[in-house]
Amino acid sequence: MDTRERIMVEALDLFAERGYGETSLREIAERIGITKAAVYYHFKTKDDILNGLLDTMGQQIDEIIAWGQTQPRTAETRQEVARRYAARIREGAKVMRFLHENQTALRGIDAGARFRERMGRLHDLFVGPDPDLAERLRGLAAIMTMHAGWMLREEHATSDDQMADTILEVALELVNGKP
Amino acid sequence: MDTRERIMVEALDLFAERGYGETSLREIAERIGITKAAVYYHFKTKDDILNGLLDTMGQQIDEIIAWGQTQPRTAETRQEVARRYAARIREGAKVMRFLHENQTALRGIDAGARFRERMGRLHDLFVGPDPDLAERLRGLAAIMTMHAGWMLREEHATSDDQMADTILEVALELVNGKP
DNA sequence: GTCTATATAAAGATAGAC
DNA sequence: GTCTATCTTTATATAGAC
Repeated sequence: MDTRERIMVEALDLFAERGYGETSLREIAERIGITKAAVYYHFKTKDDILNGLLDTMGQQIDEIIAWGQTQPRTAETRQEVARRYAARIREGAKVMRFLHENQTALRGIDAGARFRERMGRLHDLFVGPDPDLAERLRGLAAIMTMHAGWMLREEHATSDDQMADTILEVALELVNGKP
Repeated sequence: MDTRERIMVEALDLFAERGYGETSLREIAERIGITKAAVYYHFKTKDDILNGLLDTMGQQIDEIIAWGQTQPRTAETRQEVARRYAARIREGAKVMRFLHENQTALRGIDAGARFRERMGRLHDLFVGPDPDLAERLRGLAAIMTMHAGWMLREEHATSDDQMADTILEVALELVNGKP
């Protein structure tokens, strides 16, 4: 793993653990055993680290959204989007939880703002055409469940597969609308 | 409104808008038209402002939880806890959304940690005895819906009453368990 | 590619005048 | 109760040596 990558890994760890604004470049550098100046060689600014962090995940989510937008707005499409999104998130659970739990701090940052837009488009895919308020709320609940559901992992003794399945199960109930 | 109160109001505004770590005492003071030193007369530290902010809401939530814990663990109790919690939250929507969207930043702070515990106990009230994972996830989704649901307020043209009713409706569906 | 050294700005916090 | 003034620490960021 090269230095650039190590910076991103440790940065995500610290951002997720203590918050974006609460984490300094000095701390990131210290964890890796390099100096602040070395960090600045790899990233132009602190925000730039965040950009790098969200880039890959953002592109993958965009692909899912783009696919969903070409499909008919049926329950089957919503379910398939949810399945794809849940699978994508699982690989980047730490990033998503960080995003979910740091929304305010990221609001003023480019990468954060772009993510908010993404979530808006994803939300649209999770409701039918001309949705009422309850339907929108269920779509929002589905997204939040997929983002934050993994935080129950610690207190519930089960396998990661079981965890992923159940999160998807609950999310699907929600995108399927009122019972 | 006395100065102490004005500090709390503006602080909450800034914390909710830009994040806790991203907001400085200087900014808070400037908004009110006093100096940083004046803020320190009213609050011992920055964390102390947050404590003051969460105190009232925290006590009210504790009362709801305490009541819920004396009741039998039935669906009716869960529903009544949800109703009381939703009503309480509505008055302090800004605080709750701030808490929801700044979890990471607040993790390292006393008042934040206490709130996490509170949410844990509330979560327990939102599931039946011996809940499976799906039930726990629905309970979590119910809490998140009540906390973050109001963020759809801007994009959905309706009354606050309608908003509150629908949020509660979706939350109740979730605490009522599998259809 | 990483370092030392430094610039510059801002943070949280305190002492003491008014 | 609010101020000026100041301390101390830390922050982001850059210049230039190795």
